[in-house]
Amino acid sequence: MSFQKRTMKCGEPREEHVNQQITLNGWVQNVRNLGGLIFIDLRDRYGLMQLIIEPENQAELAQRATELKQEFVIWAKGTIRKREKPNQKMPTGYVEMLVSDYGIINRAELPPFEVSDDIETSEEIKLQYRYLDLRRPILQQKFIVRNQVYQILHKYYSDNDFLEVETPVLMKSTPEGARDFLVPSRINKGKFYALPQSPQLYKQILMVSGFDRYMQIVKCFRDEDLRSDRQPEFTQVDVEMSFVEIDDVLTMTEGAIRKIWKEVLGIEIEEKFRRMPYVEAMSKYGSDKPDLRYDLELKELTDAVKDCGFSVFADNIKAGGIVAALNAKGCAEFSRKKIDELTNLAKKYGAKGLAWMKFEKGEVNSPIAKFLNEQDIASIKEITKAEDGDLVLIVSDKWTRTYTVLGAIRIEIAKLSGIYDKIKDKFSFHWVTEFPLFEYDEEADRYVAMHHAFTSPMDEDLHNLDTAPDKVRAKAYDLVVNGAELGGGSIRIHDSHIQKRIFELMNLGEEEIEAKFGYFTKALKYGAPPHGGIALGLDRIVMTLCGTDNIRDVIAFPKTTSGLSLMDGCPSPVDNMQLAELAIKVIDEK
RNA sequence: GGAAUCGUAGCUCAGUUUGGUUAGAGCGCCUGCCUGUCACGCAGGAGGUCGCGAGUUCGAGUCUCGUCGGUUCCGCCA
Repeated sequence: MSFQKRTMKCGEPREEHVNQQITLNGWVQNVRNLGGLIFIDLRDRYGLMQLIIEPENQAELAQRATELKQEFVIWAKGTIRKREKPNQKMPTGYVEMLVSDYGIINRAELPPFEVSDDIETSEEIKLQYRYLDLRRPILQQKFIVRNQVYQILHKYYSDNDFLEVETPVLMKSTPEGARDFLVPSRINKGKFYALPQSPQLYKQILMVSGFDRYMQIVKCFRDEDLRSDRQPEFTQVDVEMSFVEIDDVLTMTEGAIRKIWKEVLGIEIEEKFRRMPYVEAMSKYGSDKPDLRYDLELKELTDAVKDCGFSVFADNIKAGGIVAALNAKGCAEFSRKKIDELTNLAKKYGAKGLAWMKFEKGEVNSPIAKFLNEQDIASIKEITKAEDGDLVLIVSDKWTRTYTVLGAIRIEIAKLSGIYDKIKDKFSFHWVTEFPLFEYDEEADRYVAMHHAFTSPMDEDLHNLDTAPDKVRAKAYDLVVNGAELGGGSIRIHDSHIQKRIFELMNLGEEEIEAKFGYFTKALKYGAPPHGGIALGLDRIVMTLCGTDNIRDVIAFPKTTSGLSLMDGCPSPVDNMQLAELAIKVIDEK
């Protein structure tokens, strides 16, 4: 054997091991050669251990130690001894290992960046050398958490009679919703598989098959643009249950989340999460995934200003729009520049502008004050509960846009006013429910499913299906924590007639339905039980547990925002032979 | 599809506003010294395709256009 195997991990030695002979394997973090004394920090997944060589007694070892460099892989044998001056920053800092022998197992090139937690190396370099980046304890910790989450979920669902069943990765393309990644078929030239955006239809069919309770931790794929919290391949905790109503799915999910938070962070979460209808979430917080760690509620001003002299408000209301406001407490001191930045934010979200009113020293300072009479201003002040020192921000637009813009402003105000710093360590879980079943797609001039086309309408809204589809609410629910969507699900349609009706409302023709979803509606005709489920974003759960906003931190080998993997260079061209076998024509762009 | 921002030594960045001699700093690296360091210290040294390509100019790291790449956001993400 070319090396001596470890008898202990680098993170393990403590005072109780003093005088023990041990062998360690690991990576050289750092060498401090003081001439008459050499310190080596050795690192593995479990921690960092200080080794010491005393040249006075170990001339040969000291001689060889000069060749030790960062990230060399070594074995080292020696005796644990107590340190007179402990390093209290390290768990192993009360002891050190006096080296009696060691050997280099493998050398390493000089790394492009130091393998340490507090580096500020660019994302580009770190992703090129992802294997070095992943050696950093701060990143390894996140994968330890991720592994904990896998174990907890598997045990929890298994204990509750769920079966993990693998669904295909090569499946039929369903062009509703996100873009599919396509995989050409060699055997069936000109035809394509798609990678699953989610195993939605398979898990519903498993319910038809009587599997009753299904879960799977599964990779999903969406060929859409990336964000700091969005990757083209991501992991979902996919769950489906038969003979259930909304409560059953929510309760089961609450149990899973509580268990994770308890076991990973030691935090007790309330048994029942607050539930909030979509309309309330939007009109109070301007988001379908509101951050409820702080209040800052929005207020509607439509009635108060519908007859006012400011034509921007009045005309918009006449055209069916609304006016709403956010009272930024204590923000009257904001400079013109700061307010301009807020206006730009509002415009980014599609607003035409942002009206503002500063309440200071009993007076109102506002560019729109001259269009309003005293009664208007008094009403606005009363509804927004504005006091001296407050800044009221007002948006006037269509319902959804008004609230979406104010929702973005609300978050910005929370950041600017220091609210965010106070709530960093808090978790606020809740459900958003009663989503609209459809939303109108102006571009396509038709209704599209807001959640997905297999979501059941609420029973009490069924009568509206034919007359006012946009008023129909769905048996759908999203799990939200701290302003981020952790997952969502619904009770599904188990009646093939209702399913067909929904497809019709979405303006899908008979033939189109048959071609796209025929196999599925057919399955529903053979005894489908009532069923429903949920899909949780596993990456987002781990992100929340680890307190990171970046999904790349919790995925071992992530893509950049342009969808590239900088380490292995994919996607990459393939040679013409491969393309020919797939009957794909080479396009010569020259 | 769109916007913002960044790209200069192995790494992090200054220099670009207002074009002008030999492009700097910190860390790292190399050599030497050093017996209690733990961001070791001290002395010396090496190290550059200023992302890439055109253009303007007597002259471009600096100005213009294009292009590649990183990051963030809008659209998109049932």
